[in-house]
Amino acid sequence: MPAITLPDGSRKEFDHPVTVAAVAESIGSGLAKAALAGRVDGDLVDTSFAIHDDAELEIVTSKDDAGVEVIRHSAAHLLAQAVKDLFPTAQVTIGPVIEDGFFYDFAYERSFTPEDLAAIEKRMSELAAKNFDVERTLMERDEAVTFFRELGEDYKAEIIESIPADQQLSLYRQGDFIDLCRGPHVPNTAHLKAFKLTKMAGAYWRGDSSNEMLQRIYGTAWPDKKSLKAYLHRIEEAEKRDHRKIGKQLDFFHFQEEAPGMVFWHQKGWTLYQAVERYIREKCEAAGYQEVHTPQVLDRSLWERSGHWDKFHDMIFATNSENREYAIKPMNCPGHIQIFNHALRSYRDLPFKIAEFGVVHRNEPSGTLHGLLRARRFTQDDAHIFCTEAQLQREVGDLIDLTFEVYREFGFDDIAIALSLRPEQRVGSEVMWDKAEAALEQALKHKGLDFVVQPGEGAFYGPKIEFTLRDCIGRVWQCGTVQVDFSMPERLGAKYVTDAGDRQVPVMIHRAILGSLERFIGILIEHHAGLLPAWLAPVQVAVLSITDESAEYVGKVTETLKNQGVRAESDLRNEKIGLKIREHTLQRIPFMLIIGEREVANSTIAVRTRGGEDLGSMSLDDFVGRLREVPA
RNA sequence: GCCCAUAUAGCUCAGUCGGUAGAGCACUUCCUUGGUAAGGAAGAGGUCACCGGUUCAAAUCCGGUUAUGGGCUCCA
Repeated sequence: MPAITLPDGSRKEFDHPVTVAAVAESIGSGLAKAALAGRVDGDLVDTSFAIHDDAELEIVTSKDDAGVEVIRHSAAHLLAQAVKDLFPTAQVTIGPVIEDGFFYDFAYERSFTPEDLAAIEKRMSELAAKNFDVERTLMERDEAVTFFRELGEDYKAEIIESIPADQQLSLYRQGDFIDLCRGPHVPNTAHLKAFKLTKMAGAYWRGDSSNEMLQRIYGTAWPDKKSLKAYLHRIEEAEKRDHRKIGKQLDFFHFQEEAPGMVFWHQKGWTLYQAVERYIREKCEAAGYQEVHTPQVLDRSLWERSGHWDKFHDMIFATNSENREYAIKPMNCPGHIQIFNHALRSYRDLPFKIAEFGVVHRNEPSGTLHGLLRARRFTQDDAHIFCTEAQLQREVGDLIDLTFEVYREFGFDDIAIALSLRPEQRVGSEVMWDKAEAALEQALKHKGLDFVVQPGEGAFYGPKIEFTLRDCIGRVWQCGTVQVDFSMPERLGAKYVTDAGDRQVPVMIHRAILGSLERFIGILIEHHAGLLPAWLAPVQVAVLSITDESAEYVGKVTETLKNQGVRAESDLRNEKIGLKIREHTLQRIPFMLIIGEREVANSTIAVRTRGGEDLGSMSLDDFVGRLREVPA
């Protein structure tokens, strides 16, 4: 006879097994209506789940994140039901919940069109309105395989075959649609009233590019129409921050067909680029790096020795001249090892730190290019630290600190960390890998940082810590990385003399903080929606004349600012002040100095920010002082 | 690389049934000298991404290529 303990600590006793729905009903009819699922001793179950023994129970509604997920999962089933209804020969595969929504993959003889998508969405609404009960049944595995084979659902059958034979499977039925699913699901399709199909795309069966391509339909689902609308609005706003759009509006850069994936930086974008570069250069100097610059084109044999040619020749831009084969460098490390090797190094020289703004070219697959965020030519703020094993831990720790400091100063605090371990295709002994992985893991733990472990995701020569930032619509991009490498120094003959006088191979740390300057700038633009902090803004100050009378003074003010290192430009056009303010505001220029008769007479300036704030009149010196105070 | 979509003026976009292209902004010239987010008028501007096909006739229909967008796979 179960006694049910509710989240508020109250207990309800029943003299018979009781379903989640019945408990909800016993509390109140409002709750019964809102109930989407239950959490019994921590496990998520359907509202039809019968409780036989004493248990803790929480009624899950749409106020609970888990409840929203249940809605999304059921919406995926509704999508599959609609597709089967309209296209009976389509086969269902999988349909999981993702952030803000769901998708479902189908196999069908032709591609779905945007018109199909609209028709499917309409049918989903019609089906949901029939208020089907969603019913759960159990089936033995082998029985389920036969069942789905008979339905002609070969993909589903294949999935079930990969589940252990002794396992019982749950199936969910709504109307005449039935699907394999762990659940839980909403008790009735009436709960599905705010969804929208958002896009369709190809996706490989089981995520393997050697398999056939299925058709994935993406959708979003919410507890109510208002949340759906808010979500769609949020996406729309986020798209306005797209760095490609802002880059065009603010005249930062462009791309063109003759150089896919390679940026044409315009003057303003390049000014931003240089500000970022200057910042990193100062950080590196302070941290004891020597800055170097290595050749763009190097003989192919060097890449063969480093192991890059073998693994990445498809992606390396190659060129030949006078019967020699060259590679346009896809990485900087072999070059840096040449510098290390160019003298006999002592243990006293370690840690030996070399940094380079290394321009690399990688022939990334055409379908992966994405503005500044995934380019074929990009600049790494690359560095290599040659050190002893004993120095490793400390160097990695310092790098983690430096990376966080840099991100913070650029305005980022939402950073995810991953630790990627040995991949299948790799070089180096198991002992090396054990040491390298342990070094990174211990450094992270020592700093008390949360991280996810990604087995098999490391580089071919070593494990890595990856720092990732999110773009404006939630896509995640890797920026910084710290990699420990016990093998490349050996492959390329790096050695140092120990205190005992013998030769030893150093450990090499590969690291980049921003990763790619291009990518980082793209994220920076999106993060700030183009409203770059003054220290990064390509134009920091616009000096505006009200009439021609003030032109001379405007010129003087602008010159004075420039002489003090402020990026200032004047606007002497014969236009109304309102128009000039509008245009410079749209150009996201942090400060506008407005100069008319009064300012000329008093030798002052009137300051307005791009946010529309009027800072009033002040002397130019006061203004420059304020500008310098703006935190980095 | 794979699936789907898209490509028209510097930018943002219309363009019906196949009949030699249109708007707003920007640009040029003129008027206007105006105090905190768009003053007015006139003018100029396009081999409709590229290559080929169908047709009396193609921005429009068909095929291919390239690039871009959204995903998938990949990312030293």
